[in-house]
Amino acid sequence: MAAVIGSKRIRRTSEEARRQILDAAEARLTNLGPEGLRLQDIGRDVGLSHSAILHHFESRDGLVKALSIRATEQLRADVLAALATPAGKTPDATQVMQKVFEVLSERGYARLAAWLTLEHDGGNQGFSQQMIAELIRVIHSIRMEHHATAGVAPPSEEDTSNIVLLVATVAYGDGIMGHALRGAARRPDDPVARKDFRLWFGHLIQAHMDSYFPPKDAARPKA
Amino acid sequence: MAAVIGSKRIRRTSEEARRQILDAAEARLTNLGPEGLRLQDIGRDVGLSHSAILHHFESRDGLVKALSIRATEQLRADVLAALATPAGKTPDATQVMQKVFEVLSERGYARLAAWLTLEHDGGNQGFSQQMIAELIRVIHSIRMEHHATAGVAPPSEEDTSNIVLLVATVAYGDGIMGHALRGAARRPDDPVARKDFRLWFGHLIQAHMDSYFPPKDAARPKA
DNA sequence: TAGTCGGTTGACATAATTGTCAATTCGCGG
DNA sequence: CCGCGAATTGACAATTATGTCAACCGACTA
Repeated sequence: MAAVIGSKRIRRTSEEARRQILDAAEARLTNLGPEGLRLQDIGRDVGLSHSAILHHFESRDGLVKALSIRATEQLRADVLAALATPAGKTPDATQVMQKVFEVLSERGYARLAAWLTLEHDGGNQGFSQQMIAELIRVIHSIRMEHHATAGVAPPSEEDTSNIVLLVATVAYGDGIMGHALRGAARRPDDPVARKDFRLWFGHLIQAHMDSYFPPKDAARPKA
Repeated sequence: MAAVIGSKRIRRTSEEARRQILDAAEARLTNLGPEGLRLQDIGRDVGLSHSAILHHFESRDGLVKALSIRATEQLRADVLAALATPAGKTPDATQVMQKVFEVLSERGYARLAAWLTLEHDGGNQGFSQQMIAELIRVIHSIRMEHHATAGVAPPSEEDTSNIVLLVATVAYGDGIMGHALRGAARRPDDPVARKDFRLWFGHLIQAHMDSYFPPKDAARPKA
């Protein structure tokens, strides 16, 4: 929402221009939805005419595609960072999930992804095809290792898959409808409340992973 | 997608016309997103000119509002039906949640609600303000009763609130992004698979409710 | 059968948005 | 200092959406 008024023509490098435009577009998209993605408005935000945007991205669709690609890569990078082991130590599955959740839900990625996949038609692709699969693999290997060291039973791949799917689903659902839902439940919607919910959910997942004893009863949050 | 071509003017009652228009609009909205909500297209679907739609709904926004209201009421009716006790017997909390999930996620309500709340601006209202609150109350009372009869500890209201919120979030997330996510996870997306996931999730919630022992680590199983 | 109420229509007005293009001007290298 | 490439722009074209309006006509009633 920053507009330069007084000065003359500001000349940027192609990269800079593209970056600024994408930033503004992303902000508008996450705040206002696809209706807010108008070339003139974006241009005003960064102090450019809509023609300049067309110059840099060919077409409006080109802009959307570029936005989609960049968001995917950023998300991927953030998730990979979350997966990075602190120091050769095997990460905690729950913490990884927490981080993924946070990245997805908190920074508008959820809304962004939702808009993009749905504007671009439901027959989407890209965005995170292999990321989810990768995530499942990593988490599963962590669980298997935990199974070996601790006394937990070996989880099925399907179970791990379900967990990852659930976390992603909740992250998206929360990112998209969280605000409205909390309002409907008459609960606060500040960052603290959101974090509390995230933690509560994390414990739920944690408990499920810890209590994975196929033979005996499966519910005992011993800690 | 049905269009009448040959015949003359078809004259409907006001109600009929409204109903048909809303049906077509709903279909377009859930299938194509807000971009697909154009008066001409909707008109073509039901064999009316776009002027007729404006006649019945004042404006495009009036149509959207009416659509929102009708969807809310239908959703509410379905959820209330799910809450109805089979025969004076106290319903099972998990089953209720399952049903709510199914209603929300399966029939396009999720997408519909998402589009509506987001097109209408995030400062939404309506849609289910009191429904969620009501749901929380009902589920909580069920849990309290269960606590009295069985040996489960009394759950905190916050815990119940979180559960309901989680179920709603998953239902919305699944309805909106479920297809894409399952694709990304390389899992099938047929009704059976969706039901399996729903059941798995139901067990997770069930386990949480059953394993609710406050003396040790009640609402907060430690951090 | 005539008359009226209101659902229905087509032509038109209006506004907004993407896209095109020639011209402008900034910044850099020769 | 000049010239050139490239970013930037403003005017214009083309498309498309919502909304207005007068007229049309189908069904029901007196």
